[in-house]
Amino acid sequence: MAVTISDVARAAGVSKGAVSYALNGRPGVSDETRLRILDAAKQIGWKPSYRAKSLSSSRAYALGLVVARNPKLISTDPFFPSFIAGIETTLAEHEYTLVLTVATQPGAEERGYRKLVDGGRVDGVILTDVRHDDSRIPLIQELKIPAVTLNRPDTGSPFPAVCMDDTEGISSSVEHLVGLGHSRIAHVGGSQHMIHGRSRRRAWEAALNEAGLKADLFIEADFTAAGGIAATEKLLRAGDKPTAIVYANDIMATAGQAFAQSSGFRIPEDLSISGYDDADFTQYLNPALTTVSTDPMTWGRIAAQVLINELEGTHDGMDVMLSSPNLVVRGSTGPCKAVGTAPLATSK
Amino acid sequence: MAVTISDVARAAGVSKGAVSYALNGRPGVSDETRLRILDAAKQIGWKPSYRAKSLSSSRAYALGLVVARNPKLISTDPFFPSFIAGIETTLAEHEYTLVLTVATQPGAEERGYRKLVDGGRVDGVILTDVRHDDSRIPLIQELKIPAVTLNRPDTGSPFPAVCMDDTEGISSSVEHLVGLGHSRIAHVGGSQHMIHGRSRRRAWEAALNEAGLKADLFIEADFTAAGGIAATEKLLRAGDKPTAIVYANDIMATAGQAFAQSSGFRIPEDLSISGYDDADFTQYLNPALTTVSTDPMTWGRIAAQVLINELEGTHDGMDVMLSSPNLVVRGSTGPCKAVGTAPLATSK
DNA sequence: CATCGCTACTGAACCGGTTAAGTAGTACCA
DNA sequence: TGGTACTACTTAACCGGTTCAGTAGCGATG
Repeated sequence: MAVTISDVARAAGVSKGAVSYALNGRPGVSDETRLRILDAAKQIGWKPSYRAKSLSSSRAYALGLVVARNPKLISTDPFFPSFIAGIETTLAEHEYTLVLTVATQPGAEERGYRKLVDGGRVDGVILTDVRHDDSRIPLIQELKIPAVTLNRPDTGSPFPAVCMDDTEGISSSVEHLVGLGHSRIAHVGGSQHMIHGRSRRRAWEAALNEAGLKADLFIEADFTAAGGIAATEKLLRAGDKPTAIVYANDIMATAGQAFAQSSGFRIPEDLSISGYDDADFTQYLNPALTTVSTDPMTWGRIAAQVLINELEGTHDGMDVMLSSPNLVVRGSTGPCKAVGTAPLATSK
Repeated sequence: MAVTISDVARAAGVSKGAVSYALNGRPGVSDETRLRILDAAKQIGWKPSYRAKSLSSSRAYALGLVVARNPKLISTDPFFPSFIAGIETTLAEHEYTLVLTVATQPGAEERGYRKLVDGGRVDGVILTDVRHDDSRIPLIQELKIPAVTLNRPDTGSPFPAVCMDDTEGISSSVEHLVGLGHSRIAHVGGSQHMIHGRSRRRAWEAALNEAGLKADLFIEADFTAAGGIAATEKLLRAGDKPTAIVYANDIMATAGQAFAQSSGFRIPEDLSISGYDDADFTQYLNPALTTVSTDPMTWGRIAAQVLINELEGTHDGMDVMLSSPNLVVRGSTGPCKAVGTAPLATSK
């Protein structure tokens, strides 16, 4: 159907093998012949068949990404589009493509990895949203395929990790709030099954201890808006209310802020709020959200690069540390004023 | 390396050919032998090599999607994650995968399509964000590959389209506002290079005409937050201000609302605002955004289904019409009160 | 009993590349 | 002058499936 390497060989008056050597810049052909072959290939419009290449070289020339998300929540997270765009900036410079699978059903995640790996559709996979004691680590080992993880799993993982430390972002948030006079600083955490849920909680605890404050106002939520609302309600209905809440992501912070406002709290006068991620929409909230600006695009770019290096044997096996994200101060955090005069307290 | 069809043949005591027939449910093997082969395959853990299948059957078993977005804006649009999740629900039932390319640079879009198609990495492509006189239509025709478009392009397109009419959503918004007593209803449109930018504008015009009102307050923006703000500023600084603004998407509406508020307008007392898409975060704005609830997931599901039918020759070539999205009324729209008393007017 | 037709297979070519092994041709050197 | 070494190729096997052309075996048929 399309023009093949044999057509090029015929056009240049050489054998298939010579064409292959010439096209791949391998020794074994004279410069003169190489040029003739290259010309012929260009002239007759030859494009390498990735299928044939895949079969004969036993490589897929593709990386896999399996995104496990509840369909309802899939669009709320600004992380993935940027992250994928970052992966693409690396792939654009290589002959790799990205094969994406979205697992919306429980159990579909493992099927997704098997679908990609068993048939040989990808040469390596990128693991995001690493969980505590993540079952994907043994799975990927069983499937015998190279991988990179985003942050280092808490169980032994043989795969290189590309890490963005979230300790500093959370610490900065807490220090910022302490500086504003807050001493009752709560944390609405993400799922503690996720390692970033855990590390952010630990960072919050450490920062409070550092400041000589008790880290006792913690509620575990699930990174979703609904979870953020429920956690916020619980915190604000308690006798010993926080004057500031550090959320583990922007979705929860946004929903929590809206809930607090609808309950009569003024932000930041009655309650300061900070998020994490710096999702684009957070600057359009009223007030705009103080949050931590991560860089998913760089993360994707580097993760893809590390994985490709791994595939080509040029990675040193070391983890890569990305620079820490920065706190972005906006209107949702302010000086601590209120003590016990907040709306829900009086209505109780 | 891995277990091949020859291993299965040996284990079952038949030829490679017989195994292929048996595994594909083709005639030419007795039921007894078929079972024996299937058993053997399962026993020795055979998995079809997608690479070999691809080469011999000249099919990639993959669909392609090229997303062209500015990297800064890539994460703001809640459409793609849901849309892709929808595609996946269809693909999960077939032996197809999705190959995704993100084109962040101008010119990278065409390169993206060529990368996917030339090497035979995909069997068909899905075209989103169709533009006026879209250059991708002739490109895809030149590349000779099946495709589906989201909505029907305004130039002749030989490809089936999966359409979600946005007329009704915009009409409902305008009627809702007219019902609230508004007569100066502006439209901040998306780029008029995009067909959905155009159709939403036309729907707004038609609805105003229907109500006997003049459709003269139109500003073309670009679907981005910055564009929404600029357009809003222009509208609100004019002598003959609108009392309501219908935005072509949620991003612009959100940014516009935040700008109007920071300029002293109360929403909805001084200005009513409606968006389009029903992005998740819109319900957490203050006030929550009145918007039009689309269903990107269904759109993705059906688009993938149509494309696969096309590839398998079972599509009738007709466009598919999805049901129209519905208006979701929230707090950002309210009765028309203000006439000339709004902040920017007095400050002028 | 030879022939036909059918089922149930086998064998080999093929998809389009890569690559190991083999072979001309030339240059160099003792 | 013959042997070695090297370059510049060619040939053919191979990757793991699909598929077409044969063919063996068997029952039915005239």
